[in-house]
Amino acid sequence: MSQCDVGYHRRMARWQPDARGRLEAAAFELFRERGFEQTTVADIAGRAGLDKRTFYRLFGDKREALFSGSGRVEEVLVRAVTETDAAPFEAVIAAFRRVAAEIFADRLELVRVRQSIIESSPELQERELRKTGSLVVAVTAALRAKGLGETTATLATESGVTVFRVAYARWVAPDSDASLADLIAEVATELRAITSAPGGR
Amino acid sequence: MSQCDVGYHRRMARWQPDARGRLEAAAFELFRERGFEQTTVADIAGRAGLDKRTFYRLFGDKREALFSGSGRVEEVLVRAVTETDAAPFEAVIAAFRRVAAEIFADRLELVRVRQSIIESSPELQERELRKTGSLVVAVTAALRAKGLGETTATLATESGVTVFRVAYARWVAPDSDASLADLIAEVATELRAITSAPGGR
DNA sequence: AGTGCCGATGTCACCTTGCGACATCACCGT
DNA sequence: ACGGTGATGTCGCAAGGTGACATCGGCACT
Repeated sequence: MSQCDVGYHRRMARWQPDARGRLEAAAFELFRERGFEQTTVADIAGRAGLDKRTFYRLFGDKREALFSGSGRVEEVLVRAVTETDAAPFEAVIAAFRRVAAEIFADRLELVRVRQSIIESSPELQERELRKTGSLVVAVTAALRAKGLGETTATLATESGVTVFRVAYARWVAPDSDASLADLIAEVATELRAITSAPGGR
Repeated sequence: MSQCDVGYHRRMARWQPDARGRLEAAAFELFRERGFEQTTVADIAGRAGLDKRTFYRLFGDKREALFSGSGRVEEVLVRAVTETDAAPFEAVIAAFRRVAAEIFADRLELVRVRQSIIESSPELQERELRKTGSLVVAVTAALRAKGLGETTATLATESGVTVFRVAYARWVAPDSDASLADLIAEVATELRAITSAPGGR
């Protein structure tokens, strides 16, 4: 058998292992080198030593190759929200801070490159928005499962996402140096100030 | 001259007038009749008595045929935000209420059909998200032009959008009967409650 | 060992999107 | 009357995306 596989993968001896991972890596490299739109699915598959058709068996479309990690974010978020008993908005904020610590910490450089790729293509921006949207649905459902009403759950989730988005943008900005988790806490405080009762009292 | 045109349009006598409007109408009908994905651009153009290529000269892609009105929303929103001197979040909420009154009122049935079309296609959902995103950019810029900081402007805008989104969802829901503007005010109040200082104090 | 099924991959053909390039034709100003 | 302009049609094509079928190694069962 090949030197690195656990038994589960022995049956893949005929093909190079981890086709999916190779495709993701190839896509990331090519998107960075020549841009998303200048990269063909055939290019990606070619660099990974696979066929175009195989790419489409593993990814719904070309964009998905860049968004495979988003499932893990959703997972951590839902778990964190479910396990706490804090108030809804605070629960979502805490959950995002956990995501920051468990998933984003130590990956700033990677995230920056990825973000620059996304910003260079409207199609990828749309996809990112959709991923966020499905994440909102999942977290909202988790809150509802705790007995919260539809509106409360949605507002808490969306507000949390807003906070995360702003904190994330600051974190990724070229001159930033604070940790993502700290930024989230700061931005949450600012949001509270802005939405507190009108008239300033 | 033809019966309904101002002089500006006289030169279109050779072609049926308002090609763009006809294409929008044809697209809307076809999307409703057989669904977005089952409708080809050639179908749309055919029903409007035009060529596929002409469609692409007027719309960037197939999805855009359903989103032509979003420019007006942005326009009203930016104007409303610019002309007020209320606090940022309140300004955005008031601006959305104005949009509700000026654009959405009296179009519930149309909006419902449109929404059901969008919900049937992930591609359209992505596009809607992107439209909202560009609207956020525009409103945030308008707030910044009034001297607000980046973070404050973004948080106020995104929170306002959150409120609008929730209110809109309620308004479009089959059993709803309140006005969109009233729903926006209600939801804004709920958001304030949810994000007020933790600990309930 | 033999047999046959299964699952991952490759191959081929095809439709649709979206765009570049060029042709066409009415209208308009001169 | 003439050439310019702008909206449209026609043609061809690269790339995205999918269905159908072929291939081939491993696996289970005999």
